[in-house]
Amino acid sequence: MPTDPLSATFAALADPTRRAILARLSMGETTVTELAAPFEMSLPAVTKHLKVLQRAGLVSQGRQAQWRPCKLTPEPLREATDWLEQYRQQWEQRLDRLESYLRELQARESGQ
Amino acid sequence: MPTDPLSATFAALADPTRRAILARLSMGETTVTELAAPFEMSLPAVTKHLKVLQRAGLVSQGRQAQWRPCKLTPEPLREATDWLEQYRQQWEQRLDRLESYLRELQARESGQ
DNA sequence: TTATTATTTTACCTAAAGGTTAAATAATGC
DNA sequence: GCATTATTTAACCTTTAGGTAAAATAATAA
Repeated sequence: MPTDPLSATFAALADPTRRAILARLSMGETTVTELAAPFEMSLPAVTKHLKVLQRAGLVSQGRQAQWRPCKLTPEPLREATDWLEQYRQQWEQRLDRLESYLRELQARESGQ
Repeated sequence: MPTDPLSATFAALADPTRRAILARLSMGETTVTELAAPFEMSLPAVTKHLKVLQRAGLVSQGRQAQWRPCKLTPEPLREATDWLEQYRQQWEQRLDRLESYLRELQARESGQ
């Protein structure tokens, strides 16, 4: 029961700690300890989050003395974005309708 | 422990059944039974998936006689896409590098 | 070799996810 | 009221998620 890549990507993104790790890595490679610093959880917990990100293909780890520098491998995000894009038109239409409704409301207000 | 909206959205998308439900709903409103038809799981299982989608704000349900027509409410997808967009440049750069590497490989092949 | 630093693995816990079947609810039609 | 159709809820089960503390590994430094 290997979960499909797209599900793995979305699942990896469904946690604020992991999204914060990705955001940090988008500014450049760094070590596990430094990645863990902002969080109140233990180091093993961060290691686990990193595993989830690695299984999703979003992070890879190297070796440099006793450090394991982590870096972002953002390719899987493309597939995720591609999937989401198919709905863009629909939500834009919705937001347009909402906007014009609000405009109409305002027009009525002013008219009174 | 209410999970944040973005996490709820990504978690909702991290399941192929739920993504298929959204894809179906993007073609128009329909009933729970019809939504469930393509899947091998029980109706209560589909109800549960719909609950996840509703909690994420991606689906809303109406009432029409004994049916509960479901429709897509895609707004939360915008926030998800917006979050992903911040990485677009990075993955595009990566893909560009990959592409030029492959081009170079091919050039060498031909040169031999 | 021994100590130190960085990281992971193991063993464990609790809660949530995703599924089941059987029973409950809702609305309609006779 | 009673049967039918659509859907949900309840009770349960098994697996996974996310966390912990303590022990194991890996590389360096003294």
